[in-house]
Amino acid sequence: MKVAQLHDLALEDMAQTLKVIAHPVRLEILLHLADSTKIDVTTLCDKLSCGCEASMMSHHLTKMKAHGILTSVKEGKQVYYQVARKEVLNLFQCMLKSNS
Amino acid sequence: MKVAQLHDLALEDMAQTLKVIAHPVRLEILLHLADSTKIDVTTLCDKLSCGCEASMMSHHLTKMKAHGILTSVKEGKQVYYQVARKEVLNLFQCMLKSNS
DNA sequence: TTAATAATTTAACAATTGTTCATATATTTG
DNA sequence: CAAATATATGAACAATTGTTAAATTATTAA
Repeated sequence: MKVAQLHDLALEDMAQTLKVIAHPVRLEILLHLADSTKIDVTTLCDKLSCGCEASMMSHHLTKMKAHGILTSVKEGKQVYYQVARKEVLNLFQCMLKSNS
Repeated sequence: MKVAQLHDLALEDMAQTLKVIAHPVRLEILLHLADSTKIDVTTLCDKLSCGCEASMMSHHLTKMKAHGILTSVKEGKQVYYQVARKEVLNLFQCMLKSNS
């Protein structure tokens, strides 16, 4: 695909999405969601190395959901999150230097 | 490539790079630099649709250079910029929904 | 129905980014 | 050298993001 074809991309939208993703904790969340189909808030807090508490975690998840990056389903007491826009997972591959 | 292999990525660094790139004008700069090998500040101001003046453009370019995304060469009065980390250009492809 | 657990929300404040404008530094040209 | 051009820098302020802690809602279990 030619880069020239991309000039019509809504750069504002793309910037906004990238801005939401551009946070170490949110990147780690995405990495975990890439592995597991869905995951609840408490489990995420336990598994991530960031030492995030539920409140903070919820803020991050809510923000990504608000931007259409994640979706969530409530099952009983827990809310399970998963990746809505799978293409954002490509970021991890394409940010690698070896991929250039 | 498995996502699991990526857990060792320096998420802080990746977040920082993405944060620098996550701006509509800087994305447009990168798109133009993807097409042309190198380009000077004034020409960029003329070509971009953002109506950016030289001072603002210089701020953007300086920031991206400071983060190793761009490099620059001075030739006479002008300073020519080009993309140092070509892998960041992959962002445009991998952010497309069709690529998911 | 009270207590415990899971998650969200809100409000306050801190920290970072973005923008503007004025000024400074090269570099070339008359 | 003085003027013109190209770019960079710095300081001030606005705007956005990030973080924390307390309060709130929903659900399950005792």
